Amino acid sequence: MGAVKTKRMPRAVREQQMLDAAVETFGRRGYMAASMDEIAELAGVSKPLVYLYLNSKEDLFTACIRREAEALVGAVRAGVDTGLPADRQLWDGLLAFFAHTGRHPHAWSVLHIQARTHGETFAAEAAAMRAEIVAFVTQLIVVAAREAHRDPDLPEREVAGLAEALVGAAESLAAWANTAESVTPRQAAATLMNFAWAGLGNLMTGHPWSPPEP
Amino acid sequence: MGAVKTKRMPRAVREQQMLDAAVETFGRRGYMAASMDEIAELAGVSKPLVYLYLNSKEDLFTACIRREAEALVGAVRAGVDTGLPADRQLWDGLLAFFAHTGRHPHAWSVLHIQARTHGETFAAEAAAMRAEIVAFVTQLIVVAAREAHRDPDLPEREVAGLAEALVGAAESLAAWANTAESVTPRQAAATLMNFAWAGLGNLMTGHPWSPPEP
Amino acid sequence: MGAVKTKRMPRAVREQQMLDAAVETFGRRGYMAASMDEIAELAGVSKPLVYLYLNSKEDLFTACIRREAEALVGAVRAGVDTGLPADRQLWDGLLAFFAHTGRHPHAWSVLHIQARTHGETFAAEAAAMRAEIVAFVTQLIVVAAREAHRDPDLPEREVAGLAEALVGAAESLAAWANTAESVTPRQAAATLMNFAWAGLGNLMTGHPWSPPEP
Amino acid sequence: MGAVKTKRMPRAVREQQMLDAAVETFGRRGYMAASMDEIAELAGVSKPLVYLYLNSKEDLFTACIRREAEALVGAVRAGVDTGLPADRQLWDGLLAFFAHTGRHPHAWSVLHIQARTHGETFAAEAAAMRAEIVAFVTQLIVVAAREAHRDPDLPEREVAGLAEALVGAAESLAAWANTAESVTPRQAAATLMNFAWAGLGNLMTGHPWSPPEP
DNA sequence: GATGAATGAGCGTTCATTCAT
DNA sequence: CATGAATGAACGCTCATTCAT
Repeated sequence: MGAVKTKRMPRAVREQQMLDAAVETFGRRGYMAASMDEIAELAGVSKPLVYLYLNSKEDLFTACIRREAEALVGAVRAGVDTGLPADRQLWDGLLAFFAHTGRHPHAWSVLHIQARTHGETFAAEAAAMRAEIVAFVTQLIVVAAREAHRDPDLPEREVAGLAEALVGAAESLAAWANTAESVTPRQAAATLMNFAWAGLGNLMTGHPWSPPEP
Repeated sequence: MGAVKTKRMPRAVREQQMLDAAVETFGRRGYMAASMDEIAELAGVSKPLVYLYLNSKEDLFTACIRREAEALVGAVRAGVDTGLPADRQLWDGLLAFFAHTGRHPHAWSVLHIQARTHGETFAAEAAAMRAEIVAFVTQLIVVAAREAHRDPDLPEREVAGLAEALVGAAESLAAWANTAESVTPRQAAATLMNFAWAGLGNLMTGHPWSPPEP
Repeated sequence: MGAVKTKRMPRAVREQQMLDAAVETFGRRGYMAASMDEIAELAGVSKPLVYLYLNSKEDLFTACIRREAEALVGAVRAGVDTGLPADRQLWDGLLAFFAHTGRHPHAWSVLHIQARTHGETFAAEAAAMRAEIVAFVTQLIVVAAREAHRDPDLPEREVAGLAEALVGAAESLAAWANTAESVTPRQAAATLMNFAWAGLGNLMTGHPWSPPEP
Repeated sequence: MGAVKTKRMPRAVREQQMLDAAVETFGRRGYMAASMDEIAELAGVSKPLVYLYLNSKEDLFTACIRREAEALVGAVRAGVDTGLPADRQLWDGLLAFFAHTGRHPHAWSVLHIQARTHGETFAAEAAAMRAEIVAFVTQLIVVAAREAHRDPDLPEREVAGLAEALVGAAESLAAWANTAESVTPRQAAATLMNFAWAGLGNLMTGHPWSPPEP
């Protein structure tokens, strides 16, 4: 198992191998249960080399978070054409999101679960990425409301809660799609669009659901 | 902090004190970082007693998950009157859910985060509870569709995905509400109902959002 | 080798065994080269027990320094009768000093060498003990000068340097006596008294040696 | 700090740079805590080169001890004119000794502390140098006794102990002078001459201090 | 001649777990 | 019933040392 034991590779290559192994191990076992020994072995190198290049378990984990956060945001960005209408942008973004998280389940576990449960430093690193995505969704909601000629704009806190719920639902569906094997990114994205967009549509035409009196 | 150090309590009581301490510690530190020493001290008993009653760290953690899962499901069930319309049931259930998770953040952390990241055994335990909630929501969606005279029924997989997304959004909002301090359970529930129910409403009247051709 | 492996001893006893083993190991190998493994084995216990009782290598070393410093100062104090003349007090003190350092060479190594070369914290601990001894000698010199009717008192810095030299010579002779096996404490003390006291005597009668012009 | 990184220097020069760096590092950190990495970096060369030229950490340390021992003995020898009277020779030797150790504190630490606390091999290396100095002092004492017409000669063991004490006092004062910043080599040497020579003077004129009966 | 790449071995420390009382 | 005493196993990390180029 693990990478083929090739000797004398340039530093940059070895570093990527180590990050690959670390992401897999952190994702599979969790931050604390992952041992540097296992990561080194999976990377096909000795432990001291991991320390020489990545400094410490914390630094290694941070490097994983950063690399995978950039990869995920990059994948979503690459999937979206900002010239298209808001609903199409959301659809494309979701598709890219589910495709990427489906292809890199360990990376998604690192970002979604591990990073958020082992110290503020890591959480902040992952939160920065999530904030980018929430901001993207928030802006889509505002634009969509205008496209639907809703006037005046939705209150800010309302929009924040909606974006939070939408992203939360997406994150949850990503886990679901990773588990239930026959769910494709398309299906996951379609489910979420139906769930969310139509609801937002009703909101925008002024027919929100009203809670009963307490 | 910690139980008052009283001697000679009946076993059942002592066990609950230990579980209280364990839930708080597991929730605060995470499964791996929580030490049996800390739990025993917080419970006000000696470490061997913890082992005598709860066997091992794994068993102790399992007991925590079971107890808190039952408590959460019980709280939601107690908040819902199955004689009322589906939307009212969902509203009441969400209210109870957000209230309970808000009052017991460590327990929620154990169920939502810790249980799902430290081995299949624990994850299955928590998944059983989640399945109950998803089943409840699934059935509400089916009932609501019928109440709205939608015909024919939504495809099963569609409903499953929708329930999954709704529960996922709720879980995400629970964390959000626990963090952003000024969010009350009512506000969280209202946001989610607006987001979800109105969307479902559109779906049910036959106006789903259509994905573009690939 | 090492202590007989006796099980279940009271904590206080085990702690002393550990300190015994630690002093011997630190003295023999030096602070850095001494391994906690070796200390634990020599003490006849497992390594975790050493940590449970003594906390860390640094704390263990500090405990060694403190115990042995007190033992040495106590031995010198017990050997001296402050009612006797100054030269007799010095003689008795030296005798006690050489006897104690001769009987506990590892302890002497810890105090004289190891403590002073591995960080300010340890050095300060040992310096406090040395300061007690230097103060004792300083006061003896002053008293002796008065007993010899020297008038006026020797300048303070002069006395400080003399006490420093005397103590330094004693420390050096302790090592010498530990190495050259046939040297008894009496012989070492006599050599030093001849060397020092007679020199001080000359000083006090006003015949110091004069350095040549530069 | 460290040598300027110049390429293609003759081996002898490179070696001296390495030894300079090693002496400083060993003196500053101690033998065990000094790392070959730090030494190589301070010397401005790569680690394998250090091994190529100096073989191992032990050999490197031995080379340091040898070089600095020779330098110290050389400095003392150069300061003394063997044609002068014994007291003048001692004075000049002490002056040279304190001046050299003051100018090279790391070297002095290597010889006086590090070499004596990390294995018999190193200790023997430093002991050889110390023996030279003790021999020099021993002979001075014998000569001085004759110059003072003392008859018969002092017993050999007596002289050995006196020389040992004198050298020990000097070593101790060297450390003291390195620490207390305002002490010049002249002051240190004067203190020691007053302390020792006058005492020896009394001894030689037949007025030694007598220990009390046991 | 000189170095970037790599490692075996070991250290300080911690933790879940178990006896003996 | 309850606990003070004790440990096997593992973990994060570092270091002296050596290849392959």
